[in-house]
Amino acid sequence: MVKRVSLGDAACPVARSLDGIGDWWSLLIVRDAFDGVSRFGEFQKSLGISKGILASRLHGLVALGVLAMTPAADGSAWQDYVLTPKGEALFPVIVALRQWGEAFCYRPGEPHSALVERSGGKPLAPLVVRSAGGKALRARDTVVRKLSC
Amino acid sequence: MVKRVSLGDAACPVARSLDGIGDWWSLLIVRDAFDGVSRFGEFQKSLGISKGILASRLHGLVALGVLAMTPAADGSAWQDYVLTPKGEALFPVIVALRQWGEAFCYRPGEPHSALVERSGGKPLAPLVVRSAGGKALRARDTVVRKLSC
DNA sequence: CCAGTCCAGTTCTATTTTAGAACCAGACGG
DNA sequence: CCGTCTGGTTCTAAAATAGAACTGGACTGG
Repeated sequence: MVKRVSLGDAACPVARSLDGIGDWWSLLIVRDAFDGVSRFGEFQKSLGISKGILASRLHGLVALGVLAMTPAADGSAWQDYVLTPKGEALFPVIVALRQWGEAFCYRPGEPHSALVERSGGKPLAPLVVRSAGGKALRARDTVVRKLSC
Repeated sequence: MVKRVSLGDAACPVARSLDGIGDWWSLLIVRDAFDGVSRFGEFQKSLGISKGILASRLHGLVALGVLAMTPAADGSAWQDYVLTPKGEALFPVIVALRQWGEAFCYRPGEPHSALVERSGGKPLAPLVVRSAGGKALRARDTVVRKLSC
């Protein structure tokens, strides 16, 4: 491989995001964190991931500022991994992936988990990309402008 | 590795999405496709990816139904890779990653590309997760319900 | 306070995936 | 036809991964 290509200095925000969280496990760890998982052993059981990879991913996400290690929570002397504001901001990413998976990755009638409103249990509205004025936009209504600030 | 863990049969839509498009390159290929890239050589030049990986990723995305191969477009005898409706539906995922990257992966004032409205050039509104009734929701206002249909 | 067990890793090795270069075949252009 | 461009496939070395073994500190029961 010589060296896995680094996108960390790319001008495209999509590339830079994926450089940090675009690997096989990071977004699943973040999804579990949204679900309330916070302990090393819980992540490992939930994901079926090997401990070595989990440790390196957790430390990577902490270094990136997506997760933070906080002492205790239930009083024990161990660590909790909790979402930072930067990690919380990934919520739309997770929801977008979830809605796409629900719509396209299951056969009709095949059971799957669903994200619902906590009070009431009703499903969420589909994510919609909107203009600054609030108008719904399709992909072809948008264009990438290079190198703005 | 024995065998890379397969998430293709997971009950969680996030896991299933990532099983298909969660690798290092697939989402960047899709991003370029949204940007109008359609030829093998264009993808290769834009991404700096090796041809072997690009070929396997393109074929994987075609097998998944995200891209389709269509003959010609400019009349030549080669193939175009274009987004299918399933691929077009990834637009909110790309936008979510882009907005997160813009917000958290650049130093203040550091230049980056931006996705803007085609007519007018104004930036997009931030993606917001909403309830079925249209109310904006934070992560903690939602909960995962297991195994619904 | 001591042995046994659980939690949270680190280290090790075999296997898989990846990157990149070299190679190849079919269009295309003169 | 003959060189060149496009779109790949094949090859090898390097990197990432899974899984098991190992470690060491924290709780638990007696």
